[in-house]
Amino acid sequence: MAQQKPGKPTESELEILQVLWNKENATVREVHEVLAASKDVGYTTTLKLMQIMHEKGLVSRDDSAKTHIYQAAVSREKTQKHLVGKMIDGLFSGSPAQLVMQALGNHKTSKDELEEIQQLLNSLKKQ
Amino acid sequence: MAQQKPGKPTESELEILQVLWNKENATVREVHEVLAASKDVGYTTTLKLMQIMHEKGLVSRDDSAKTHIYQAAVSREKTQKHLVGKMIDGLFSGSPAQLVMQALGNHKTSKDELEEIQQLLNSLKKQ
DNA sequence: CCATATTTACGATTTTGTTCGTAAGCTAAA
DNA sequence: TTTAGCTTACGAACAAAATCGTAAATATGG
Repeated sequence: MAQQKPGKPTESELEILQVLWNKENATVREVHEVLAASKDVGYTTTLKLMQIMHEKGLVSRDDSAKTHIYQAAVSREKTQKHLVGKMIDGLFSGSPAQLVMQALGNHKTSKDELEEIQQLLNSLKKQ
Repeated sequence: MAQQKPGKPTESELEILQVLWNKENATVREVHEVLAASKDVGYTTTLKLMQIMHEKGLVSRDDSAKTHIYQAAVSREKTQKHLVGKMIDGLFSGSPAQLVMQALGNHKTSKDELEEIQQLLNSLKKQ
């Protein structure tokens, strides 16, 4: 049986998940084409990675046709939550606020986005 | 010659950097003692890691005495910035705001910290 | 039908990170 | 001085991740 709780994806697995999250579902070739646009990698490497991810339960696939069709089996949100949590613990002494400050302080953010954050902040302060 | 730009630290290297950032400088034994408190690891493992980090330029050391004294050669802030940037690009489609929302939405934050974030938000909104 | 191309499976290799055993050198104390 | 303990250096083993070559199966189109 496959994994019940797929562990944290590796760096390369994350790249593949990105593509799948954006496309909803895709063949190995489609995924590979996206990856190959930004890095130098062979087709069978991508294939192998996706097979491993399937074993781990990170992706599911429809193999009723010859060309298998993959989709992410873990959600973007869950994965984000998991990795952000890890980063908070490992790099920000457990303080989410410090991460927020770092992210806000060092990266350009639009007025609209700032407003969105303000909304969330308001609702958190009310509690 | 050592690295000019030390690459991104591994998981284990990050643990060691944490200790060095907190202590300003420390011997292998001191670092090891902190690590050993929370995980099961041998002294020579810590030593080896710190030697590798020295080769990579992640730490510097004073080896004029028999017992070498190490300190971080990369700053906490730079490292945070680097890794947060990577996470924003890799997992949040380049949007720092999304990371902020994720961090704020899913992790407990104290009133004081919320207020601190509010201050930063205010100053950002003024620009 | 035959040749070509595409796909999957699988194993082997390489690379990177982690762990530790052992030896050699120094220091301090008995 | 000898011994015991702590230090560094170094290599080897191990583990995890990534890469790729090759072969077999399945289409595709001439």
